[in-house]
Amino acid sequence: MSGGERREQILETAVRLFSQNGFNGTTTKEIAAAAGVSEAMVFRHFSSKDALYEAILDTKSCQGESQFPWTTNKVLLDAMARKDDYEVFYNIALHAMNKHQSDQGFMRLLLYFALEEHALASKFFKEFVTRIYKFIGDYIKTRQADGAMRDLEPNIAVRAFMGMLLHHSLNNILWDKKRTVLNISNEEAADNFATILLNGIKK
Amino acid sequence: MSGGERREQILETAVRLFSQNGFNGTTTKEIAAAAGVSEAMVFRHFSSKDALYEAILDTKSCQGESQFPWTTNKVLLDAMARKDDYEVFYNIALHAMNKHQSDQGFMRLLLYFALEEHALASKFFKEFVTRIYKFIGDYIKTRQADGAMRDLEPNIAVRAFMGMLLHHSLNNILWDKKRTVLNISNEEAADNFATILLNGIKK
DNA sequence: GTCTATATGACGATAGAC
DNA sequence: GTCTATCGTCATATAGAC
Repeated sequence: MSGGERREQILETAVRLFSQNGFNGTTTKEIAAAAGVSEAMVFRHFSSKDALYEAILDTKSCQGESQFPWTTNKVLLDAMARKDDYEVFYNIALHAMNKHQSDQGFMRLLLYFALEEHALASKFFKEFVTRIYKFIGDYIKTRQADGAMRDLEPNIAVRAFMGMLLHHSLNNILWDKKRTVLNISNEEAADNFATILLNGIKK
Repeated sequence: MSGGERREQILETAVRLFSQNGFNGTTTKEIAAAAGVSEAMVFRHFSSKDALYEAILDTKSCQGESQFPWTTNKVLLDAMARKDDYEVFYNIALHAMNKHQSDQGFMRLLLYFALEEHALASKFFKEFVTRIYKFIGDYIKTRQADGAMRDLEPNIAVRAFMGMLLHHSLNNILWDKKRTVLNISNEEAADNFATILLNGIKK
């Protein structure tokens, strides 16, 4: 296996293990074993465990665009142009929750890194949270100007909406994996959350 | 210092450090130093680091009642009796978020334990989440029977509402400590969240 | 109850052969 | 590019004196 490939493979293995057990809870030996190489190989490609962590953040930062594919989703942009509020928020909710569900490891990684307060993690969060709030907030402002939504701080509405989505996903990933408290499809959740929010902020 | 006192003190120190750096990120040496005793003393009172972890869960489980003081809050119970929906949800939101704010360490601890998937942690979550959903869900059912709220699965409404509260608190604790994205008081947040939810689910 | 000293093992990281 | 062997350090946990 070539250098680049091996490096990539070790990196992916590390992401997987960090997302399962956190940075401190994962040993370089485990990473090596899971990647099917010796521990020395890990240190050949990454000078230290910290360097491995930084490489992950760089990778994930560069993949940033792909973290929010729904911001360029055609159906969504169409709905926004038509000002079909329900379609807009339903699609945002559905795509976000589908993404969370299919990328649970990444969600866990973000939580671990947030808790562990690595310097670069906060930069990562800020960058993307700011973007989402602007994206949805701007749409709400437009609809307020249209007189379709009542006059409240747009970011509060975004906070409320993202709260529903993220909390629901976190429940499914962390606390209620068996769905004993609430067992609904992402479509049903998206429908309900979009409806609650829109009724909640309409004029 | 007597045995019981010292044990208590070590336990509290451990809770603080675990909440800051997680279980794996905290050493018994650090705990001993922070508690002002030798490392041997930690192991005299707790046979292992794992035993320390279990003792924390036991303690926190027993303190369960005090984790949700608002379920017995007089103002809230009054509002429920009067069926003053806004007062009910405003007070739930405000008390919950105030609690989160004053007990950020405990919030972090819960997140760490959820991520680290210790067996007893899930028991802890299940016990209390179930209780909250029943408490609020029952009220919503009553109001639906009154014809005041529309016919949706009560637990979905609870999920949406708890999502707003918890996500807002998590933002303040983890990602947006400086409040650069959204800087509002708990009162303002409670007012907005209660209003959004109630408009969102009223008939 | 509290300490110092230490055993035992794991972890991050390196050296050097192939 | 990959390995085995190993180093120094730190972590959990114990022994034994006071």
